[in-house]
Amino acid sequence: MLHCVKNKEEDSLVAISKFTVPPVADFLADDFSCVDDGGNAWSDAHANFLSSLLQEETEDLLRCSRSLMLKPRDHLFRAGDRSSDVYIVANGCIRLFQLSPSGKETILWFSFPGEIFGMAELLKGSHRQIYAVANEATQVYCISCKDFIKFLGDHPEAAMKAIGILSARVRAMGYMMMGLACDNVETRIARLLIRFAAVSSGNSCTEATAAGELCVNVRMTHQDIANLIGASRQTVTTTLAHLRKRGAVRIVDHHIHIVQPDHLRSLLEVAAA
Amino acid sequence: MLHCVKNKEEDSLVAISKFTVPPVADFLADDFSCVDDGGNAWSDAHANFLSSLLQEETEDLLRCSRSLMLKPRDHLFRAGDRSSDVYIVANGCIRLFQLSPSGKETILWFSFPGEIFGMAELLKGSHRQIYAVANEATQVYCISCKDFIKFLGDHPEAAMKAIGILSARVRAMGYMMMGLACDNVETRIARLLIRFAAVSSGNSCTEATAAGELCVNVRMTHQDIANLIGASRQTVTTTLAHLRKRGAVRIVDHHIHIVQPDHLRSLLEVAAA
DNA sequence: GGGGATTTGTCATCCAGACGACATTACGAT
DNA sequence: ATCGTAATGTCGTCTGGATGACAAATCCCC
Repeated sequence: MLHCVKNKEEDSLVAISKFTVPPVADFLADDFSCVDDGGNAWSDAHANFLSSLLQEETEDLLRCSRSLMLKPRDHLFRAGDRSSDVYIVANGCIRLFQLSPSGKETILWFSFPGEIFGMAELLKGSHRQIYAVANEATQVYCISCKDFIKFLGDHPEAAMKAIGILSARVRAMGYMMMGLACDNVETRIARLLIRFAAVSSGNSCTEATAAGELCVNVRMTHQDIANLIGASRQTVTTTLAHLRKRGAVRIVDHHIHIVQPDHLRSLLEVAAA
Repeated sequence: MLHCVKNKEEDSLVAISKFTVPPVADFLADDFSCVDDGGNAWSDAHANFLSSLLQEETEDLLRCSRSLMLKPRDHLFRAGDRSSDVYIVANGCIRLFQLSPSGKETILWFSFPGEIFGMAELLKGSHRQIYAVANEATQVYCISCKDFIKFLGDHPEAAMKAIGILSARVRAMGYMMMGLACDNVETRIARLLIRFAAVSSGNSCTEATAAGELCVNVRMTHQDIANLIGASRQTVTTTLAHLRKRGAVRIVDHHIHIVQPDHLRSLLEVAAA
């Protein structure tokens, strides 16, 4: 029951399996929306807001920002905080998550350099609903809610970009929900790795990446992965070991390399069928 | 391991269990963000975009809209469609969902009167990623993407509102993901009912609602509920029967009434602990 | 260059909930 | 009224994955 829509470039579907060198996120082209596991939305949602702005806009925005350095594990804000800033990641990585009443962490998003976050509480001026923690040494620009609203008012173009990013995020989260509801753990992990490979491979790692290999350049513990896909830590460990034994992935430094992207992709297509 | 952040009004936590009369969605006040199951975000995300506009804005917007009548089960668009409109529900209800490769439907959102949807594909002009189906006889206003962008440019206030709605939706979906990842089926159903009671009780049903009773004024089949919370139809049937036997809910006409809101809420607090 | 803390790896146990297979009821169109 | 279709209700059966409980390996900080 594969609804594949392909108006033009019929063969882009075939191309997918040949695509080995990573022009990032491009392997999920525009023309097949169902095989697309949300790759587009994913990339769009992780769009580099900062660098998408015009020179002048960037200056305007950063002029009213404060810079903040965070050490790994530092909290930027917690649920219940009154802080009303909007943040842009300068470099590093911020983990956004929610705690369930039972204390379980559900990771909602990783914000990478250039990404903007914290907009949700912007208008209502309500409390923070979620937690933001530096996943590694991270620098963020803080912009007061008030300034940011003014900025958007002054720069309609930027406001449209913000809308674009937010809607992409809505879409990406829709795909995540579908994954949570439909896929088994192995498939969810595969999806996750492919997505992160797409958005994080900008800064490729030092280790020479073998041909066709994708680098998931984010340092995540098994617990993080578990919290990201709604599984237990043990299951993640086991499943990852499986994939490793089958030669689909390997561990480099402290992150994962996808040795056989096609192997993972094949999991998505048939899904939990 | 209950991380409850409560700056002031320590006892508002206690108050929650006493609250029976329904000033809807207000029972989730501003001051306890952990007990708040996203009720605020939920309501904000279902905000009536149309009626939040000024008289003049509304006229501007509707002037460039076409009205469309849909019968129950009519498709407004499908994944893969090229349509590039933004929609506002005049009356009725639109079901937005995604199909997994194996054909399973995951409902992402119900759009109620006044709500705007279809913004995700707005800027990229890409294909629809999801399906939109009328859940009942429904009237929608269609606005071409181009006109809508122009409208937002001309009315920065409205653009800010759109940003607000989108970020609330991101937040609401974050809560949904947490639910999917952490709660058991009974809790997920409880959460769902409470949320829908909050947003749908505007148009209360004919049947005299007993004191303290909440009306979930949306006609959903068990299959719909299953698709909404990522469970099987049978489990939903069984669980709902449980809740009915315990007197927590009852069926009126073709929708659910929450007889004992507190009973359902108690499920959320301890969650799947 | 230890030593406490964090992360990984592996196992045996158990159960919530998926799935298939029905019977039953309600609904809506002709 | 009547038939076909869609929606409920109720069973067993079976399994993916949670959970708890460890041992081993690693990391990182003083």
